[in-house]
Amino acid sequence: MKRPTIHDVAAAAGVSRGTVSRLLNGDRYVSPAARSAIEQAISETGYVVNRAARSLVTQRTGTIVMVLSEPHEKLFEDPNYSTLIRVAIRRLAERDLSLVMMLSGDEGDRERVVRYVRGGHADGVLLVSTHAGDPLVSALGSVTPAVSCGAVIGRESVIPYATADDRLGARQMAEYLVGQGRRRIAMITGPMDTPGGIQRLEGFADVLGRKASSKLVAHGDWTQASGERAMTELLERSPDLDAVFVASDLMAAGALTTLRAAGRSVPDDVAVGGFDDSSVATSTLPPLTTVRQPLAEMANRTMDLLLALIDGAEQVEPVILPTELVIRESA
Amino acid sequence: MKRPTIHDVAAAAGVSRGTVSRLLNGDRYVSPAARSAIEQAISETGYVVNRAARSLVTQRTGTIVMVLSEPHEKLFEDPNYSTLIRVAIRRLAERDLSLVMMLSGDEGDRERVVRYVRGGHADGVLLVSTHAGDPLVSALGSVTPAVSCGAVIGRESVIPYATADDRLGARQMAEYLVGQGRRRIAMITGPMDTPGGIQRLEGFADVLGRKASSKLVAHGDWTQASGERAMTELLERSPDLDAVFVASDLMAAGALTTLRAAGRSVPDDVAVGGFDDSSVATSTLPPLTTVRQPLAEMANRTMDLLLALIDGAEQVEPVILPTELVIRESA
DNA sequence: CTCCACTCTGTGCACGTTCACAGACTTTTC
DNA sequence: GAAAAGTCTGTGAACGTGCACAGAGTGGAG
Repeated sequence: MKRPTIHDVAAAAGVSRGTVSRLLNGDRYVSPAARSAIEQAISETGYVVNRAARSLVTQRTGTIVMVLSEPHEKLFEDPNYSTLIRVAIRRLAERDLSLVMMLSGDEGDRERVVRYVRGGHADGVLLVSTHAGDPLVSALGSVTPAVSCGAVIGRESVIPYATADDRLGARQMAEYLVGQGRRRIAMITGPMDTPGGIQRLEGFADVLGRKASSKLVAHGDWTQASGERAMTELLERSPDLDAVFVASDLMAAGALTTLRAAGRSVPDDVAVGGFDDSSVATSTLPPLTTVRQPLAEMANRTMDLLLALIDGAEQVEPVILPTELVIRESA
Repeated sequence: MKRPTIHDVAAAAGVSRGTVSRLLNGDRYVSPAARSAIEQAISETGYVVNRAARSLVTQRTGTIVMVLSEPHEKLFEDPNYSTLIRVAIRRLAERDLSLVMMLSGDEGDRERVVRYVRGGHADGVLLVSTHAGDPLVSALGSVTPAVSCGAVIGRESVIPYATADDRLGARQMAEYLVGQGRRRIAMITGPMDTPGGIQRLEGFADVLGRKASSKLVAHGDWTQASGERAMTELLERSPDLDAVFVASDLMAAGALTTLRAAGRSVPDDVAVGGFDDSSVATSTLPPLTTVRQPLAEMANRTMDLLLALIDGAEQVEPVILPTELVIRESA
């Protein structure tokens, strides 16, 4: 059975295609009589507009593509994605836009994304966890509006973004640890080609100054396993440390495992601070003192930016949102 | 600058639209000379086929929609989704299909999904965590191929699926606990309108028989908080329990918190078994003995089913994959 | 009454593709 | 050597919509 077209609706309502189209697209100038006749015809026929046909003439697709640049294995280990995806779907649905997801982990993926976007199949691009120097950014060109949740390092001026104030958050944690009387405070950072990696270290250094020596800094890659490794490294280099600020809760969970294995009690021997206030923060023992990012708001503000660009704004400002210290038992 | 069309490519290659189209769609009968001329023209012009125009004539959209039926707040708290999403994107990309995500948490969402699918905007539907009696299933109609990752209760015969053998997994765990000499074994189940909720309890009862009295069974909703609550309930009703099988790792983490607060040591006083072998299983203290589901294979087999249906298979068989006991320290 | 502004409606065209068909040329078969 | 089969190509007609335009009707101002 064929799907009804705008033609069928027009016929059933006793008007012409043009009038139905006007009603559908919210134009002025549709008489009340025509309006109700058409509405009835639509519900009788079960008509749904054909997006392909519409796209063909409007040159818009009604599609936003979310590009996940994280290497595949790590994808979604970060619980922050969940919120973003949920919010994005919801905000787009309100505007009758749909969200398509693409991966950009290797060269082939990247090429597919570029073809897709440059081929005009998306009205907008939503970048997630794009690393510094990712060739994708320039390959996308500037025809299609693009924003990022979290800054894209080196492209802050070309890709608008909404982010938490990572540097502030790190300062809050560092100050808290100092205030608790800790003397030898170490840090486990994220990858140094991500904003969270860089800026959380900067905030840490803001407070600790020269005490943030490289002996007290180790690097992880956001995964739990890397947290374990980095903690092992730190204990070797600086056995006398009495606190560690870990740039993500997941890595902090790893660090806790290492500390426990090394016989250090938390928080008595070593205070541990996390970052994210994700769900793991409450399931570790002891629960993590951490820095909360306003994830839902970050996601919403990112969508605000994207929708504004789609609506034709020529310039939008990045958004930086404050973080909040959450004190539990690990520090 | 206008995007190049198939016309431009044809002109540049000195052939007609038809020939270019044939090459693009892999038809036979394109001469080597034409082929190479066209290929060069395509790369010179940067031509990308216009999907809207193609859809219009082929009546296919190149789009699969993944419908997440979980109530919004719980979405993605379950780490299993990650794998499915990743695999789905990858498998679809191979076929040049794109994945759009939709939520189906409330009535409005559901209506949007139905309009989308019945409006012919998707070539296939991928159901996730659809609960028993969800009106969405029948509302979707049977025109568009649909499959589910995990069975849809009551619709097993109409919606093909791939799943882990929940019942087997529960039996494995129950047998293990019994084998360890545990006498009073309790269980925390998932929601009883999900296959994991029902079948993991059935497997438990298979082994425990009449000992699986209702006094020893409490229900959760997969969240960590519900695990805490259910454990509290069990301790009140049966203070002498010496083991508990929890139907998900996340809920098990909650149960551990409650047990610790109640002063019970794990595994000495109470053995705890989880389910999923998700990432929390290794970050709890002690690490969880749990049941591993072959997530990646479940996802892949689900996609196999969907792609087979899209390719015109009239009937496909459900797939049930074995689980595996993973022994750590909690039991 | 005339003119004008405003409201409302129908019509033709274009969007970029695939597909069926017809026709030209080449190779095989008897 | 003719007929048949196989290979390759171009052309016109859809697919279903939005938009520009023209035109019809209505009501108010002068």
